[in-house]
Amino acid sequence: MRSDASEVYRRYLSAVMLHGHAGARACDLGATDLYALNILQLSGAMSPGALSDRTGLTTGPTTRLIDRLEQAGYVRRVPDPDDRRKIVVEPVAGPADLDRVMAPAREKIGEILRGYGPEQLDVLFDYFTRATAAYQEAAEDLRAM
Amino acid sequence: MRSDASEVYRRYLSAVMLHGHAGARACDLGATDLYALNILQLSGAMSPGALSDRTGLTTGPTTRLIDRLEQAGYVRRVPDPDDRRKIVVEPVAGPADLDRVMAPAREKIGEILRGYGPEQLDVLFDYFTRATAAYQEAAEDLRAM
DNA sequence: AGATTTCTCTTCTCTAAGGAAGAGATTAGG
DNA sequence: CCTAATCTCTTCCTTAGAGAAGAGAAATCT
Repeated sequence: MRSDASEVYRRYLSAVMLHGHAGARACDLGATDLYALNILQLSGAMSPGALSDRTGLTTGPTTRLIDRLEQAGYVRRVPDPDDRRKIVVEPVAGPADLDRVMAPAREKIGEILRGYGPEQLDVLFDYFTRATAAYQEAAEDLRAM
Repeated sequence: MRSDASEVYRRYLSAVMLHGHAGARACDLGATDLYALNILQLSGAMSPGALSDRTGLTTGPTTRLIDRLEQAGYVRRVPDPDDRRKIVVEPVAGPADLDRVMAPAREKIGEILRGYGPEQLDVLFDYFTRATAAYQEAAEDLRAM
């Protein structure tokens, strides 16, 4: 049963999203929290104000969003040395719930990737890199609308 | 700058998730709605009861979830010919907001994929297919916990 | 056929999350 | 030096969404 390529890719994306949601749900992590966490993982540490912009939230909810993430151990607040009004929110790489929950999937994917040869892996990681940029741009465009 | 492979993949996943969230947000689609939509796209049409199980919601919220999705034009209710109590919720492939919003990203990805040769595409789609199954299994396991 | 079970949908209630406005603190500019 | 602007955080309010319980309809079993 050879499905259409577009359909294969659609299902692939759905599976990735679905797994992400299921993981967040398993950690009692809200959708916006996961969203913010992805932003921080992708773009690195930033101030609460910048995170407000990115998430589209106003500053009030953002503060409590950071509170939740900090309390759950995913990020931490670090004072900005240059501007003492500011704070930098940086993601913490640690054995938090989300990592534990994601581990089985990472293992499965690792297993799959180990089945490829070097030049095949080059192709795959070339794609990963390009696709990351593409999705990042597309998300940026969406945000601007 | 050759980053660690695991890090590249992490960022890739973050970008995919981020784009999905941004798209949902642009369509005023709630997190659970997107979650359910992914389930339907991945597993095909199912009854509201089955969708309740998958989403982890009770039947009440599920009904209104389907109401929202139906009203927004993403799914439709079809009576089950075998059991007239039942209803089948099937995803509607149409020019809904989400498709329109996702279009730029699909175009970018299409552009990237067109840059590969036939055997490279075979590798990529082999990966997509395997990864879909892996994530689907992992999500299933998460749901069971 | 009658009783039980199954399935969807409705209603009510409650919690969680977001918006708006403003306070407090710090920096920049005249 | 003093005013204005910037940034984070707090407080209050509103609303979307989830749970619980039950009603109504249809299938299954005895």
